[in-house]
Amino acid sequence: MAQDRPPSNRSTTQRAAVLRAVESVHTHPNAEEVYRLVRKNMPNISLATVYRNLHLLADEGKLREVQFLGDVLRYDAMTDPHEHFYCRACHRVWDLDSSLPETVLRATERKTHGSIERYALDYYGLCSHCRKSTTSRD
Amino acid sequence: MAQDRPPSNRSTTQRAAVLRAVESVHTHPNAEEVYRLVRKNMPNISLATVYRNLHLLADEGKLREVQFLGDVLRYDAMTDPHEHFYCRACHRVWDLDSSLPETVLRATERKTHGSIERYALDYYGLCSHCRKSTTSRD
DNA sequence: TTCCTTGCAAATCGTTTGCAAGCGC
DNA sequence: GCGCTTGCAAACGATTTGCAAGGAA
Repeated sequence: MAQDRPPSNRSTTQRAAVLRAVESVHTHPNAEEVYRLVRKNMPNISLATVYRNLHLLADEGKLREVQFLGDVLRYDAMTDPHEHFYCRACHRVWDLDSSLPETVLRATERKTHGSIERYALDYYGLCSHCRKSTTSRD
Repeated sequence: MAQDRPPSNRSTTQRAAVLRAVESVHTHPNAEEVYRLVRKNMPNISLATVYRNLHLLADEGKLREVQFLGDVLRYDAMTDPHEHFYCRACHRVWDLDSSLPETVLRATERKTHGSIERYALDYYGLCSHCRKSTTSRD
């Protein structure tokens, strides 16, 4: 049976620019925001190219896809395990250190009889800034 | 200044049917699946009504919205805090007991200076069934 | 009677895809 | 030169919206 090799990803200026754009901010940008960032230096790049490269870079493990309730996919250049706080008012995201003990992961793996490849631990609430300036019902 | 009261939600047969549909399954259905379920007994309900009532019931706290990476919003009738295992191959979801100690929640709250209203702890991997029948690269 | 709710259809949003031309290796 | 990659525009799937008629309180 034929060994179908995966396509070897070439390095293009667009791909590098997309990666650099995500790495340059700590806002966990979505595709549209990455598009805006990249266009500053590369005005002809298309949105489709941004989408394609974001997926590809995530597959390669150079970026991490994250998503919060009711929001679109966002991208994170911090690929080491960590957690997030998402403000439901301003939609900003804060990175938090990993707090989930390895023992909890293993226990869950035993309970599910599945293999855990990654996890997402997302906290939702109001950030300190929005807590002051927003009514609690948003 | 005028106190604008929120609309008082009326009870309609459609709304009750949507809630019952989600409660009747443990598959964490999305809007389309709820629509299919409800139409069995109520063939004229519209998809828009299903969407509107799912949101409304979630606002009321009678349903919980959940979402996994690359998937659409789903609904869960289990509103008590618990966690999920999501199989990336068959997209089935398993409920897991809450494993996050209260102490971790409080510590995070202190770190973020925000108020944590809820959290989502989602594990991703292959379930025991898909682990056997699927190649690891999916 | 009030005004929330529905069904329908159209609109919108985020994302993906087909295709011909371009470019990395 | 081969074949991955791009820009463009069209297509797509999921969800939301405007509106007039219907129904709960």
